[in-house]
Amino acid sequence: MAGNRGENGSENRINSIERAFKIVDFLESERGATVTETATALDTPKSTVHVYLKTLESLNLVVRDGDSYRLGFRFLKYGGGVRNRSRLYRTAKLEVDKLARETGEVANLGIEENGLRVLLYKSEEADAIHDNAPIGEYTNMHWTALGKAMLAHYPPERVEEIIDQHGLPEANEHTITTREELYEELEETRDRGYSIEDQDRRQGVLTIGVPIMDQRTNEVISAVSVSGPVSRVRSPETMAELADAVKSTANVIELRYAHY
Amino acid sequence: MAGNRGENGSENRINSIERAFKIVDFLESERGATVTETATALDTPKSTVHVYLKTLESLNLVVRDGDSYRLGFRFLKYGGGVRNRSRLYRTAKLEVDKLARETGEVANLGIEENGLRVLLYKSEEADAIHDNAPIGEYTNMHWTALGKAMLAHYPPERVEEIIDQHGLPEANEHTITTREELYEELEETRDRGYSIEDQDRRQGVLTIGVPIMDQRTNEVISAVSVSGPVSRVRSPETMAELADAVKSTANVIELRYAHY
DNA sequence: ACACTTGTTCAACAGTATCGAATAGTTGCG
DNA sequence: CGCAACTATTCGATACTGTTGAACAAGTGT
Repeated sequence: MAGNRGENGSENRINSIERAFKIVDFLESERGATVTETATALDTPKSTVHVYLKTLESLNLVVRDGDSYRLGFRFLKYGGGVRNRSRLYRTAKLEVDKLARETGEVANLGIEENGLRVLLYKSEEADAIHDNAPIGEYTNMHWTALGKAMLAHYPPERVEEIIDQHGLPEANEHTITTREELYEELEETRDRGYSIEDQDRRQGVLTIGVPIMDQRTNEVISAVSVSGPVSRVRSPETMAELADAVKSTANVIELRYAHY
Repeated sequence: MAGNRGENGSENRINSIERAFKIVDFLESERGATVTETATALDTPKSTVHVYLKTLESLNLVVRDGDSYRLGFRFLKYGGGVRNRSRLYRTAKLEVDKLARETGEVANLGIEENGLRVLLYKSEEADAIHDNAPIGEYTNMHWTALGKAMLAHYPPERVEEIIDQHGLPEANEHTITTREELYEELEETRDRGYSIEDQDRRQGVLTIGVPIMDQRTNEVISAVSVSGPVSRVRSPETMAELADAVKSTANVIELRYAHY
């Protein structure tokens, strides 16, 4: 009486690993939790959760903190490693720092993975306000400046694919929710030379993004952006200034990336 | 014929999770690998490795890159989250940046977890040389400046525990390898007011470390350090200067941490 | 001392991870 | 072209291991 024979055959996954990472995700989002909390949240017997947590603990992946478990710093290693061996990150980091320093706002570096935007790096000056947008954040492309900057230079069929896969969820009244609107916006973005995220997703935050292209293949690699409070940023002049700064940063990164 | 009855009974761990992370570790260290590479390296049937990789891929934890698999950026999220919700990191980051800027060398922030030193954060100026010491790195305490700075202010029984658990491995002729030497060094460290890692572990690198204490409980929380090339750093004067800079950084962090 | 938490152990069972062998793609070479 | 050598991938039977409810221990507060 073996496994799942009936299905389409490509459903061969290991259950315990999925479960383990459900728990990891939960601990991540809750900033730590007790056995019973996790058990009830994930609708799983306590004893089961217990074995998982003990296993993860023995691997240094979670650590006990009194009665609650939280993710251990071993994850830092994985994360840091992943990022560090990204050639893009290595070439771009210092430029992004510079951009943040020069503009006095938050500067961001992002890429696309699996149709989502991943925040690779974020640089903020001392007076930066937002604590939002944690590094490593996965989110939809269509409501972020980084995402729109990249989409604007993707081949149309790839854009379609991404929409098919992830849809166009709505965060508030500023969010683009139809394909037509999105295509229009992407065209404007190309004309304008930079993308704008004007509270598409988060109240009070305005972001300006520019793609980073591989100069050889002319394909999008990544994107840079600068974020600031709407109140301070949304005048045509400052937006133009910021856009120039972001563009020149993108340019430097492109050059450094090409001649690495 | 259920589980493992013979043993001491407390050995209840889930095998597949351990295996999964062995694979993750391998991919991390190799910066990506193919199915067969992983299979032979871990001495596991290809078919088994295959299922694991497919499972991890479906969870966005690894991504394909041609024929080889590497860790995905989802690990960034875990790592970033872990770090960001560390109160110490939040209060210390900007100070560490400042320290790096002022000294022109690499500044580091570390903590202890499970008797090992974890590199929480590293700040390097544009002209920084070393690409070593990746963020999240776990290593023994006794051959790092951060580790020795912390050990010097640990209760002796805790130091013993840590040595029992991890030993005193040797990296080169500068490494401390006996308990007596270590205790002596820790005492000198206390007298001196800062710890010194003079090529204990890595050729050509000299590091100066200072602990960060909780002002209320007077317990060690963490440590800061500054690293530079031996050639540039090892004169009594520069070492004293650097030590002062590190000490004052540690102090500021202690204050900010206390009045958070 | 009580009731009500929580984390932890245990053993029996069901179901699934496992592995060898077969298959299917790829690449390189004669 | 087609063979050879290399991959990734599928498949099926079995042993094993993850799973679970229930019992136990250890706190915590009233």
